[in-house]
Amino acid sequence: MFEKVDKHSGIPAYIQVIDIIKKEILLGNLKSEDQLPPVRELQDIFDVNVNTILKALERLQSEGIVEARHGVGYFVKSSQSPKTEVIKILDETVQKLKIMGIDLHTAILIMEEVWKNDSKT
Amino acid sequence: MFEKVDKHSGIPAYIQVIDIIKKEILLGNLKSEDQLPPVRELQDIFDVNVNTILKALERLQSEGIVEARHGVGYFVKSSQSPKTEVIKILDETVQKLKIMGIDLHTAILIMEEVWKNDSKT
DNA sequence: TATTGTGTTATAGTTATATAGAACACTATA
DNA sequence: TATAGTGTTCTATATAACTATAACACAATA
Repeated sequence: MFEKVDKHSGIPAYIQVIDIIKKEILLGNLKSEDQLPPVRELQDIFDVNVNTILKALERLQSEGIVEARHGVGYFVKSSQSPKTEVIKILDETVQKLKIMGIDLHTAILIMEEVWKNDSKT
Repeated sequence: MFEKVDKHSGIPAYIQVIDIIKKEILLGNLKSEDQLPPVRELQDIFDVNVNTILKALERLQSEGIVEARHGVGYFVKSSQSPKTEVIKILDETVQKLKIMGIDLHTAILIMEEVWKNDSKT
């Protein structure tokens, strides 16, 4: 279910863990009220230390995305729902970009810039 | 011309510098054969140490994006050109996403996932 | 109550990232 | 040749990120 953490990317592991869990929720693979795997399992899944997992979960909790229940587990908060419409729009865009031979990282850099400069906010 | 480095984002400064310079080239603000500002100026512009600038430029060089000329300066390699068509496509997409109330980071996470799963590669 | 499964906290050590400051090397030009 | 502007290398130090390991705290249940 979860992708791996790339230890040589230069991006801190805890940030990668945050983003991977967010993705699963956005895609609907983790739904409202779902329980996450126990921290010791997440440790094995991502091949990082418990403290790194906790740092990620702490951040996700402070963003209101998950909720900790001591002695029970971590749960996806009920406000979270999959972004099916966004997925559809981006799917069409990605197909066009791939035909043009653009790579993902370049596409992201350009999108960040377009996002910032677009006046229709 | 250049945006700032965010020292509290958790993303290493040298990676941010790499991406900011890449953006300027993709947008056409830095063109083929253009000379970059001297490393000591880049140090002031980004408010980071020379060594951090050098680490970024080293990486950009190994990716074939810029070229170092000892005693002269850093130059954008001739193979680089602005991605105007990509900008146009992403501009339309971004407008739709903004209307839907999506934030940039969420859009990027979903795009990464769609990119990976799309079979039309 | 005792046990198991869960989250939580703490300590100590390692590595990567970033800084400051200085010195050195190459190029262009007066 | 001398100088100014550029890139390059080095050392020492500080901080953030990550690891390993252990112990502690809470909840559910036999």
